[in-house]
Amino acid sequence: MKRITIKNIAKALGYSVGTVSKALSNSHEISSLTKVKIQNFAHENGYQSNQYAKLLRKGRTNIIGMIVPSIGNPFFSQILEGIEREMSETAYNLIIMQSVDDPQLELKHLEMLSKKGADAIVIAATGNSISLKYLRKLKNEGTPIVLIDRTNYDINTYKIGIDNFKVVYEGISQLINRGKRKILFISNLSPGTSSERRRGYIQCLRDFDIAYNSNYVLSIETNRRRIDVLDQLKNHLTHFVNSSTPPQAIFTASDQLTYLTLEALHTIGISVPDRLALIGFANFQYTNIFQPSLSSIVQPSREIGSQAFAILHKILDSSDNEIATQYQNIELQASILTRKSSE
Amino acid sequence: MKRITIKNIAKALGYSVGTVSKALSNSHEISSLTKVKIQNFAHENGYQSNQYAKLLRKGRTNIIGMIVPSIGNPFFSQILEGIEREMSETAYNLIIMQSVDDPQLELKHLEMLSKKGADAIVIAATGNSISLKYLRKLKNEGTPIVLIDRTNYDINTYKIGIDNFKVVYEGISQLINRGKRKILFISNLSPGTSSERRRGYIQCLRDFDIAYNSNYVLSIETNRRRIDVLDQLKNHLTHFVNSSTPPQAIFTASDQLTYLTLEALHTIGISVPDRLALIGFANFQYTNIFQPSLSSIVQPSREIGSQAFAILHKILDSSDNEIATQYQNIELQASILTRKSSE
DNA sequence: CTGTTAGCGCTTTCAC
DNA sequence: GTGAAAGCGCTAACAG
Repeated sequence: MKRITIKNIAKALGYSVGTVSKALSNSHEISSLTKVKIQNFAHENGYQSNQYAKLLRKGRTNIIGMIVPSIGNPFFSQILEGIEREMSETAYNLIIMQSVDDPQLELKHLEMLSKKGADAIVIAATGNSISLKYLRKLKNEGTPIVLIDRTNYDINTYKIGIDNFKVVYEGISQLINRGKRKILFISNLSPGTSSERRRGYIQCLRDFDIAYNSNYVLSIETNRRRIDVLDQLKNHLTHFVNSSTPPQAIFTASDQLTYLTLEALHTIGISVPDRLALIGFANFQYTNIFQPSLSSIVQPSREIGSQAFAILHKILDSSDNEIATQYQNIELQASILTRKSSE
Repeated sequence: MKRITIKNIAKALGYSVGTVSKALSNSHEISSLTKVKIQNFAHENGYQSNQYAKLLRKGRTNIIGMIVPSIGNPFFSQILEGIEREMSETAYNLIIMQSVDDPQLELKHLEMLSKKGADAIVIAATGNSISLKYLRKLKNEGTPIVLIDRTNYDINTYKIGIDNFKVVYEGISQLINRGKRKILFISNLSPGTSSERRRGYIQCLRDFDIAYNSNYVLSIETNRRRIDVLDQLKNHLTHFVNSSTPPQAIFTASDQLTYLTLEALHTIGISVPDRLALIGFANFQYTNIFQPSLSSIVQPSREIGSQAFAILHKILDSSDNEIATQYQNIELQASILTRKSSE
């Protein structure tokens, strides 16, 4: 399957490789007649430039590395969709890796990306300090870093997420307006988003003059087998509903927790929203066919992806590496789909 | 961020590049003392070999191209998960593209993959004849091709899917055993899986002595906006339930159709399973919290991914390209989760 | 055991 | 306008 090369073309047409190279990149130094001849020949013979020779020469790889906790999570797969759509017909290559929220694995992936010479990195980071340190190192060596989703980390770089405080505040106020005052807030341990979301919860309670009860803030270790997470939730929830002051509503601060909480409630026989209302983050496209139809906080996941690529595209394409980099912290708007589960 | 190269090491240690190269690849030609010195130095200074120089030299790219209809579809994102898990710490790079089931786009992606010099291709193909022709061409040029999910195409290559006939047959017989005799079969137009699934449906009816009624076989054009597909379904279903002989059950032959059919039924107010039972393909992990809990045909999606990579890994690693290639057609087993929607 | 050298395909000075 | 040649980082003959 011998590929045709610049050398072949040069020989076939009696030019030098230099001339062919320039003609193919439409250099102004080459006469239009020659350019036409060479370009036509290249086209007719299906010439494909060897990206790697090109990149080797330029000292680049055009690889964008991406690390997310789980590709199977609809939220992240949608972000991926957003990136792919923008990127597929460009010269960039995306390498995807899953950390499974495991700091060790995350670090290994980062090292691998560095080894592969990734020109940029997009990451929904675990927040592990060693990984963050590694990210800072890569950044200082000149690799642009984009934090997505979990942006609340101490690293000065590009960040794309949502206004977590605001959307949680809105979600909670909706519940309060529907008469719920005892609201359970369930989040995972990821420091990247949880604190802002919790802040939204607490501030909203305060603004409505509702006493804050720290027992109503649950942090779940989600980095383990599904069945174990489910068990944790079932235990906690059973305890809560049997307590003297059972909560009237639940707010779940991640996709996975929303689905699992609903599953746990089903399993232990708590009907939603009759006994307990529920609203939570959920990016699966069909939450309206859940039992009950789920009040969902939907993030602009595809846009997070496309914006991440847009930023990198711009940086990597600007030959001017010395540009005084302005790191942006983009906060997109999430939206609330109000449905039966929070009635 | 100047990377350290073999040349640097050679100079620093007073060896030649050749020696360093061999030492790093643990060649037996090099004395162990030298190897230790060089390897230690490389390690301490964080030497990372330049993959692209290596690959350029070897005439390879180590790129595996993958084309799926949609990354956001849980079924495909899980396949992706399966591949990623096996691949992330290898020297291979995965490039993912979405065809959106659009033959034109699929062809463009294939051309792009060829241009990028992909060493192998994994595809859930639309079945478009021009794309298939292109795939055959790539195959004949030596690029291994693995068809996943949609395997029923006329191209002699590696195929990984499930036993569609069998699992549909089982699903339908379950419905029949529960007293449903009028069963609507809804599939999309993809020729890659629909025909086998339809065959399972028809054969099962025949074995149970139920007359086959072609009106009960619906093919839906799913390659369009969600709302339009939903409308199609609503129209068809409204028509069916108001007919003189309304169906008693529905079998949906793809994830997307399952979710949308359930949504359509909700919208037009048909309760499931009371008025109409439903069972269908669905790989979302939480179909038990659907309304009603959904009887689902679950495919071993992650395994499809990992097996695809395993095959390619083996082929691409065998330097012996002249090996008499035995194309396998792997049929994994799908399973049926029987729940409320088909009671 | 170690060094030298050619060359993978391409771009980019620098000559002419 | 075009050609010659160097070199990106690496491997693999081949020499010694």
